[in-house]
Amino acid sequence: MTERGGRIQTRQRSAVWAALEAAGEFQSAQQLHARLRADGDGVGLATVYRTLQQLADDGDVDVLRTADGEAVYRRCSTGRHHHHLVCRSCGRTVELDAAAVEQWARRIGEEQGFSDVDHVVELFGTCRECKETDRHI
Amino acid sequence: MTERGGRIQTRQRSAVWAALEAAGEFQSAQQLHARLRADGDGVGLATVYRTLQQLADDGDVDVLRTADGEAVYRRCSTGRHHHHLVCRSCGRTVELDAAAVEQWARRIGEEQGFSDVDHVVELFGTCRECKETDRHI
DNA sequence: GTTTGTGCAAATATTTTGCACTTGA
DNA sequence: TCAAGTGCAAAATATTTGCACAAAC
Repeated sequence: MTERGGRIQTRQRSAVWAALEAAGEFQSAQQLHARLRADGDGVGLATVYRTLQQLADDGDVDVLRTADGEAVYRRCSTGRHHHHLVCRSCGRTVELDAAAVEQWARRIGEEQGFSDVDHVVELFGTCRECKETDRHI
Repeated sequence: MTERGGRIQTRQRSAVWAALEAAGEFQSAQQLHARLRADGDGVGLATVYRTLQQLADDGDVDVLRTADGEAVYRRCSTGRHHHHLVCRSCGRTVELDAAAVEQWARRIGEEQGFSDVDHVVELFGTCRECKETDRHI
């Protein structure tokens, strides 16, 4: 467990932290809130936002913005990460081995004189099933 | 794909395009709207948004998200779709030509049976200057 | 017991959209 | 002419905040 300042330990924070761990990948506050509610761990949306904000301030999570402006959070990973291909419609997720991209990112960063280069790569599309049924969310 | 034939030339679009050129750097829709109003070129906020969206669709401008979720636009220097390498400390941005990544993303999507595949690729690091001065923001 | 966190709802902020009215080709 | 564009305001989203209540230490 990481040291997280003088913060109080509450059921809600543990739940958010656990949900982030369970997800493993970038999740929006809304997604986490829904996930928690589905699991029976009721946590207010505002509390989810506040908790994520603190975690981000403390550097315990990565924060990103999706193309449509939603903030997504991920527990900082110690080891190497992988990427995902996510269906816009049903949320189905495929894990990707992206060795080629890892190499590309590192090389580009070095070429530009940047250090501690991290990268974010996410693919979004419509999976075959959703395309056929023309389903929308 | 790039469908510019269906677009009408209007005073408003010229004004937005000119404002982008005048700014030279990343500007939010709100900033551009204010700038246009200040210059006496009244353009509705919705029109600014719609115009920027089209320009982005056509690949004529870069779109980025600031840390607080605002979309900012800049006239592309190359006119091609590309990605960014952003310094965590000073925000300096380097445009990347990522043909390799584009291909990889498209191929992976097709392999998995996904259509309309879009992708998000952003690199973050610490640029040489910030590393040397150990600057923080 | 005091300090900090939580939930709810209302408030912000940004961006999108419906619709009647213009306008450019 | 007339499809395409525009402005306005209302709606949709995502996130923040004020405040009374509850919980952790």
